Parts: sequence; structure tokens; C-alpha cells
Amino acid sequence: MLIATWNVNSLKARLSRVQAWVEEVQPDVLCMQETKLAQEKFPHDAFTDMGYESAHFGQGQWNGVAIISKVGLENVRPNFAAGIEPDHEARILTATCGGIQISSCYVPNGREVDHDHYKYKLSWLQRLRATLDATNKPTDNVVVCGDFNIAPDDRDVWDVKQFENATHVSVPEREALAHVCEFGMEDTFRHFHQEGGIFSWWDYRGGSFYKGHGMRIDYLLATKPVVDRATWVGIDRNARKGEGPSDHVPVMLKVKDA
DNA sequence: ATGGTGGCTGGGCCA
Repeated sequence: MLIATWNVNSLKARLSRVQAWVEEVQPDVLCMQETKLAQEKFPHDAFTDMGYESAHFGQGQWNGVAIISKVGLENVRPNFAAGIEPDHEARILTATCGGIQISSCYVPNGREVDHDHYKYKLSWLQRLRATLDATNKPTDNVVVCGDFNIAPDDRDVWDVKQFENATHVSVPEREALAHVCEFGMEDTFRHFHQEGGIFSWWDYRGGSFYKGHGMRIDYLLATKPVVDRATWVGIDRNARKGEGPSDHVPVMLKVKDA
């Protein structure tokens, strides 16, 4: 089973590239972020034609998360779990696909340290952890993936000196991410790869991709039962090339059958 | 070259 996550930065602008990538790679599940589509505008038919069921949690021209699957799509839940203060934006969608509960997440950017949006980012991560505590055990098959807008450690940015007191690397948000992981999940990329300088996002501005100025802010967290079945994690850097790319590329996790 | 890109829109904000 191949599970992928990709911040597509507008599914309207990116549909042809997403279709081409899905056609080539044939993921069993693809989680998307930043669809930037209203709920009813999601192109379900385009994915049905390729053999996928799909679910979307949209809000309009911003945010929006989706999951497409060809191994089942059940227990679809937009937003955080019942009993937890709901997000006012469309940033998390959860479903069960092929026996694994998978969440497609678009964590708030934060804008600047101590900005209201940064406090929202920290609160959002707390509510993600609370959702897991309320609905799952660490022994469940769970994958939480998406655009976390956090570089987990200094290996995950191109030049740490450029990020003094900046969002994506600040201690409180890294601690908030660690708290999410302490539910009982691991960054599956780091399970297989220890090197730095492997990125999932490059700014559109200033030729960042060609200079190697990126960050690893997209990943798949998984509980131990899933990690124990994992065989490979990869990042499709080629997806950043060519005409009209997203500024993020797909990250993929391969899991053996249970 | 003192700005650089790209998406939302339809001027300026956001990433």
C-alpha cells in the first residue's frame, strides 16, 4: 500500500499535474492540502475516472484538504474529533483507507513568531493531539500526514542561520509537534533516512529550488503498527520541475500488507 | 536587474 501526501497549492490550478502524477505513480491513497476549493467544487469525477473514491473538506478559496483512495474510504470525518473545539478553517480530514486511519492535515503557517496566527498554529497542534487522545490508541493503525509547516530539526532547513527566531523552526512549535508525536507516532521519513538537506518545499521566489533553498515540512507520522509494516519512504523531487509545479512535492510511504 | 513567484482575485494579502 502506497500512501502519499501533497500540498497541491490549488487543485484548480494543479489538476492536470495531479492527474498526471497519480496516473504515473498509482498511489493507493493520496492526501492533498490547499485545494483552495469550495466544498462542492471538488472534481470528484476526475478521480472516479482514475479508479479513486474521494472526500473533500473545503471552505472556499483558501485551505481545503482532501483524500482520494482506491483501497476504501470509510468513516470520513472533517475537522477535529467531537468534543474538541472545532477549527474555523478547513485543515484536517480523516478517513479509514485499507485498514489504516489516515488524516490529511494542513497546519497553519504561523506567519511570524508571536503573531495571532502563530498562537493559532500552536493551539491547532494541541487540538490535533487531543483528537488522537480522544479517538485512538497508539496500537491502532494511524497515519497523520500533510503540510505541517514545521521543520522538525535543523537538518530539515537549507541554512539554519537564515531562520533565527523564525516560524517553521521555533522551539515552541517544534515542541508542539513533538507532543503530537508523543501520542505514539514517528516521522516515517526519519525512520529510513538520517541525512539532512532533503526537502519537500521550495519557495517560488528567487529560484529557491535551483539553489537548493528548501525545507522538509511535509511528512507522514505513523503509529508503531504501521511503522513495523513500512518498507520505504520517498520524496518525489521531480514534481517540483517543469511547467506549473506546486511549491511542495509529494511524500510517499510504502506499507506491507497486514 | 535594488526585484525576484504564484495563488487567490480583480487591489492587495498570503504563502
